[in-house]
Amino acid sequence: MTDHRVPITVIAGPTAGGKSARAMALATERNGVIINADSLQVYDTLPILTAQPSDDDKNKTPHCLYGILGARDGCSAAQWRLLAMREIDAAHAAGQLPILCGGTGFYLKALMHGLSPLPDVPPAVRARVMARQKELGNPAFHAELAKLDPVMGAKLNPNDTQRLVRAREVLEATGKSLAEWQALPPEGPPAHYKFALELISPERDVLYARCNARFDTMLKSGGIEEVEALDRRIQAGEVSADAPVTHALGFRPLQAARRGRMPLIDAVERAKAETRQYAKRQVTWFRHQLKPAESEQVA
RNA sequence: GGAGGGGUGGCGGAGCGGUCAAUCGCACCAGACUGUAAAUUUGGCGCCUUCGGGCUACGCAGGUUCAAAUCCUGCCCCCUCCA
Repeated sequence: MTDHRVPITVIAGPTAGGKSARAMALATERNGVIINADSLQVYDTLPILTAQPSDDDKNKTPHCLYGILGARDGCSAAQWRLLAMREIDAAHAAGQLPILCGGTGFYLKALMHGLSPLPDVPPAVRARVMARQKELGNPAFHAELAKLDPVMGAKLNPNDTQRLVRAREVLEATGKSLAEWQALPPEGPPAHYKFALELISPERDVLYARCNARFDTMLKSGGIEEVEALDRRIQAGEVSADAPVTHALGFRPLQAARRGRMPLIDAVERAKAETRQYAKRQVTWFRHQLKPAESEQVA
């Protein structure tokens, strides 16, 4: 009997752990197409800092969902999920193996486990809620939410700005508690998808050494110029100072150095530390949120 | 050679007789995670512990004191200035 399911390989793990190389090798070997599962590599703005595949890599192997958004854009787990499913289907239709590669665990989980269906929150509502948060400051903003939405209020940490804003904006936009929405069964992936998770996770000291070394390489290959270019756009008012791309590891410290607020040496140290800390957070995420056992793990 | 300043936990840096295992920052460890996620956020962080506590600690060695990281003496090292 034939298996009509769509096999999808998922290569996940901490940053600088060697996912891309593994994906390239696998794609070559199995006629695959690499689909980006990284929340920052979707932007076209900081390809070096964000460790996107080189042109050479892209010529050798089909890659998609890399650099598809601009600096002023934003993305979300739900949006990415849709894009990824489209690419998975396209690859499969073309007789190629879809290889998801990236370290954004949340995106992968959204795809593999699904998200509760939720209407989009209008940007104006979010803007209003964020302004309110800024106005009140944290303990107070949480207290206000707790009054309006006791369930979410009890659930969230009073300092967790981002989640507090999210809970509040959903409440404002839909009139219902985020908790109610999240109680709805998640929209999972199509039943015929068959994920094989491959977790790449080097020993901690090796991983950290790679994070550090990789950042040095980024600087040598134009990372600073890239930061300057984006910062100029920010200073020109063309891109918002807190646009999602600016979350790229190392951008903030390098930007501070460029603006003369920090010696470059310190900025580099800071950037490396951010990278290590992020890698560690990813390890924790994958360890607890995306356990290989839940999927069909491949060594 | 002379005059000052200083040596504190992995690092930076407070403390200047008890309430100090020692504020704080960094690094590090562990955790949370349903639409901004490379984000946001929580806890831990000398050693041991039956969680009551015990032990070793503030350059080294002595001393004063009921009590010292904090005072005194000697020694070692570092920095600045004068020669």
